[in-house]
Amino acid sequence: MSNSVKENSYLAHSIPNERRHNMPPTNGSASAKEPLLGFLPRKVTGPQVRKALDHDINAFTKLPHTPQYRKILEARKKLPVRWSVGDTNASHEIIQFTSNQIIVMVGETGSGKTTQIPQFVAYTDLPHTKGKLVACTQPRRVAAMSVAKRVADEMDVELGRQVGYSIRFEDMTEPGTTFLKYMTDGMLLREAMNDPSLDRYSTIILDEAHERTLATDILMGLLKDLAKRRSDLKIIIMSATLDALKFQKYFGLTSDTAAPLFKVPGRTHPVEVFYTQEPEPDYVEAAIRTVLMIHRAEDPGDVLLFLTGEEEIEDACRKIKLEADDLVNQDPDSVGPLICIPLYSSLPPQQQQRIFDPPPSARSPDGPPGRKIVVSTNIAETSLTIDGIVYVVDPGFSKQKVYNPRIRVESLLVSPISKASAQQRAGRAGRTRPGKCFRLYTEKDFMSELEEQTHPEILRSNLANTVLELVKLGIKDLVKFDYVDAPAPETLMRALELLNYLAALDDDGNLTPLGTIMAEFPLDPQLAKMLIVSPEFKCSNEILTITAMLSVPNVWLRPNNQRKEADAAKALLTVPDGDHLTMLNVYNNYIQNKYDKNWAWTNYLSARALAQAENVRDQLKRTMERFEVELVSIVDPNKLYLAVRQALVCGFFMQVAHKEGDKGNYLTVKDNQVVGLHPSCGLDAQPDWVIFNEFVLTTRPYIRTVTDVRPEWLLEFASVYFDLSSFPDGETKRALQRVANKRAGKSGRVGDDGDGAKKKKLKKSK
DNA sequence: GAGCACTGC
Repeated sequence: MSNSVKENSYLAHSIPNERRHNMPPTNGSASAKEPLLGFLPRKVTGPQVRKALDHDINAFTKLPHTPQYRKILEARKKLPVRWSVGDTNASHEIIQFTSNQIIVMVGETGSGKTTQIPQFVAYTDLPHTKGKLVACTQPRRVAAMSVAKRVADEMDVELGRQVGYSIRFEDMTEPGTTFLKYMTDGMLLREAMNDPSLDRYSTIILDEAHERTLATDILMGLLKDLAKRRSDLKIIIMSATLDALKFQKYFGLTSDTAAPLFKVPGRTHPVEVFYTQEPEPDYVEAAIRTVLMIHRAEDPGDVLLFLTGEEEIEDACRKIKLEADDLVNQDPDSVGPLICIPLYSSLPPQQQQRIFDPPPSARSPDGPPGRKIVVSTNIAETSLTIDGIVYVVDPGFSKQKVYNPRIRVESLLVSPISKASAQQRAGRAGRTRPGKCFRLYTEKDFMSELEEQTHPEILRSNLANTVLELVKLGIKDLVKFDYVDAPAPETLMRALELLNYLAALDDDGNLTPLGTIMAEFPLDPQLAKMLIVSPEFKCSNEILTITAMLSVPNVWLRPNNQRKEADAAKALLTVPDGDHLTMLNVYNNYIQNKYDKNWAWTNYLSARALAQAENVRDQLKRTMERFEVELVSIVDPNKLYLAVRQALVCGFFMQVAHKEGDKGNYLTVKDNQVVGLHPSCGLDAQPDWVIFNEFVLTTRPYIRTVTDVRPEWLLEFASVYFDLSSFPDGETKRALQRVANKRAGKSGRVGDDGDGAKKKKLKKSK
């Protein structure tokens, strides 16, 4: 982009001669006012774009450029991503870029690909001339928002007009005006469910594809197929270097031609990597020792230590502080002051902000400088960047979700990280200047023991939700769907089985009318089912609240030094019949006390989580209205609680446990797992039958968020699942058989409460 | 008598 000779040759190469005849006649005065004059969609050249960028008039708003624009433009010209893409001398590259339907693009951090490439595509696609949009997906909401803001500034337009973003709870776009849209991958997947050909888009860019979120993986499968049907649609997969070949092969036109690759150099500083000589038996202890070694012996610069969870992090912070104080006491001049800052997602935002505090200053003008130590979960690996980090300590572990389809349980396990993840961690040391990374494992283990990539989420998750989405997207054969990485068939079977029991899919795997509505709710299928049937129990207002509460993080706070007070506050809000009812009670009290800003805090509740629940409730309420799911409540509070517990059964009948013996043990129905009630459970007794929201595997297996239910409800509202003729033998079956016999003996009476006719109707839909 | 890696709709 530096000299005009190159630009001319570029132009000559990139526009075939026959195309020139199609160009509108050039007119001196018009071109002065029309920066895009002569631009032909997908035939636009780098020099043309550069001319438009340097033009006095904004190509899209037709307004004169602001001084701010010029300033930003100069900085952009220094980015590793050039408007020519790839090597500036290779003019063929730009033709490939615009003429290939699917391309893969790699660029390390700092290359500017996320901000620049979508703009380049907007200039070459000219979506605004065809009423189309260019979309660029991000795995996280904050990224979609902040990148859109940055790009709007770069293009000298107002955010939400030509450039916008779309995330859950916020659509910052203007139909008819917005032509460049950043959005979360989940949001694009939602759109695809109602418009499978994604006709609004001329180009779709999947950014951060290497993160392999569930939504990005499904989108890759959909887009690969869609490309065959929509020859006008262009697809760009943007990823980190390590994964590029996999995507190239996946998106290749035939099994042995790969999709073309475009590379953008990164702009980071070198990071020197050190390994231990021997494996470390206790990684937390080794990590603390390493942090203190850095503090004593290394040049100034902040430290980032990766650990696996809240407890480990808080504990390490305490120990680091203690040991650093010891060093100062022994010899005040040997080391500078140190602050240690914990970082994990459940910290309130205000405390998360502390990671941006400057390091403490030296105790005396010529004393050793201070140092900031950030001890973080994986949140600092992708979601948050901290400038000023020079040293990274990487013990090589993180908590990862694993799914066991046999017992249908998702759990978190501390596991070794992948090489890709280790590289990402190391890179965090080189953002501002050359850095060092201390890996607390041997080089041999790094080479031979660590997996190349972290397993994509699709291989580690319960896919009930995803399968419902895929069926709604019209995917007929889930096993044959072209996944980048195919999930275990058993995981798909489990998901299909659940959806069939919930009556979202019929026995042939087709979507039922109920399933069609369920798919519209941004919820797990169990929750969606329970919400949709709740009007039949006259308690949909309450089930809506409970569903919202189950969709947000834990609302209970329990500070280490105020556990008693927190437990006492919780006891006051607890409903003894079940934790679900307690959640309802908490939410209602929160709403009633909204005038009191301190209410949440004085009751040891998370104001943030409660506000989120309110937000989710609103969104779900709108979806209910759209599909005419009535909002109703029974007035009599006793009957209401009973109705709520019955409605819960309609969604969670596969998550039932039966008391076994008198030691407080429960057996999960059908799977026969021995579980205990989680200590946070608020039940005042140990009922014979409970439904639970979660199975957690920590010091032992627990069920969490538990409500007392009656066995006759199970037989009545989930008759197919509880069909005793096909039920596994055991104490659970015998207990249910006794209930069934008793019910048969009482023939003529339908249940002992509520409206029999209504229940019969429900029985049909399982 | 314990916890909540991180996202997303």
